[in-house]
Amino acid sequence: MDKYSLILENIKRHIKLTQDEERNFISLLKPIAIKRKEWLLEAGEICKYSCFVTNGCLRGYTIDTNGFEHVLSFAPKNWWIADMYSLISQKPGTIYIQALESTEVQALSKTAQERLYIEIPAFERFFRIITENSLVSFQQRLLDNLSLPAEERYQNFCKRYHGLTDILPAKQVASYIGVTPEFLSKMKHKLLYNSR
Amino acid sequence: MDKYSLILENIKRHIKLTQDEERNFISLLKPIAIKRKEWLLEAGEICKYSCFVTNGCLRGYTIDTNGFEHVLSFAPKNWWIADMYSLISQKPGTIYIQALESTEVQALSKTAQERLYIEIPAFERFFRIITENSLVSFQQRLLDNLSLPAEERYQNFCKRYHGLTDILPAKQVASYIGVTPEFLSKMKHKLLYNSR
DNA sequence: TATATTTCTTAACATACATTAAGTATAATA
DNA sequence: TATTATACTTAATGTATGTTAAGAAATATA
Repeated sequence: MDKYSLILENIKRHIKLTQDEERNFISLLKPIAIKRKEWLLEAGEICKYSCFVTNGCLRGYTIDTNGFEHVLSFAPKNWWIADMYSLISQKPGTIYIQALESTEVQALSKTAQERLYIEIPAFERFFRIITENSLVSFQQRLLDNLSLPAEERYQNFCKRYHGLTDILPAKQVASYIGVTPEFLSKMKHKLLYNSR
Repeated sequence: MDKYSLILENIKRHIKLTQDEERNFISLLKPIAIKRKEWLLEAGEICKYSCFVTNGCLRGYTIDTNGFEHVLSFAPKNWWIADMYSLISQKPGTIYIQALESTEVQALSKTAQERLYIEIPAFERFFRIITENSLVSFQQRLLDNLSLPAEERYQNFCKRYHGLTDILPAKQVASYIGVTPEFLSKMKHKLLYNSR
């Protein structure tokens, strides 16, 4: 049962579960492996799972009408990810979820999640809390985009996602903070050059 | 009990309550009136309430280091508003919540809200659902800011907040979509001029 | 109603960031 | 290891949007 310790610890940060509840929960999970550059979900599909990353790293992104990608979120180990719009509405979504490296998730289907809310009400609390936290960080990110120049958004990203910056291709970071790879490159040069 | 019908209807869109539960819930509410241009909450304070607007309109905004305001959200009648970061963490927040016109809210204190989660677990579900919906719209707004030119963001705003555009000062709309009032003015002129 | 504030508009000028293009480095895969 | 694809950098040029300033319109307050 060691392979479930990461997800159980993640959940126990907010709620307590009995052994029975743990077993019940675990029985609902479905492991999915995604190879580097393959997709867990594509735009146009209906999102059927809340996914918890146990290994590797995913990125959620959209493609705009001009063919440009925009990164909505990264999901490294120990993070949850889904196309929330599609998951809630069960309509075709707009988000691609792709593996940046070979990745494993534990997938909780929408129907399983809803059963969980009824059988173990504490899960309602758990998902309320992680949704609240997610909301707060998206609000902050929006305000950063409205109020900060790209250079400060980059520095904030490096602080908040410390470690991730080393793993991610720079162009993904650029897309996340909302600049072109060329401009990010220029900023990095400037930051290096000016700091000595 | 008619003055509570708006908030009860709002809640019943997602959960069912018994008459006893309704009465229990209502007993926790505290009405607050805010005059035009006055604040329900200021940056630096700790947010103690989730507020439901029964009349009027509020705006939530930050002030950046250069003194510029950035609108995070509008809350007209029938909407909930809070400084989520501060409400969750109970640390000093960064959001000002100001009345755009004379406004009345029903305020649910954080302690009351937590009591509610325990006494009436359906409220856990209610706030999970409205938080999920809020998350989806902030994600979409962020992606719009990353991918759309200001003109399309303005048009989206007009569609999504139809009616609000007529009530709000243009400078507030400009701040919400992330442009200066001068530039919004130019866009409006262009849209008028080009559409005939 | 008159006066003072605030908001809106217009226009000239400034700038942060995008685009294009080409070369270089890095990493994936045979 | 060799080869190929992908990612990164640099630089010239372009553009969406910001800034400043001043007058006009709308709104609040005396």
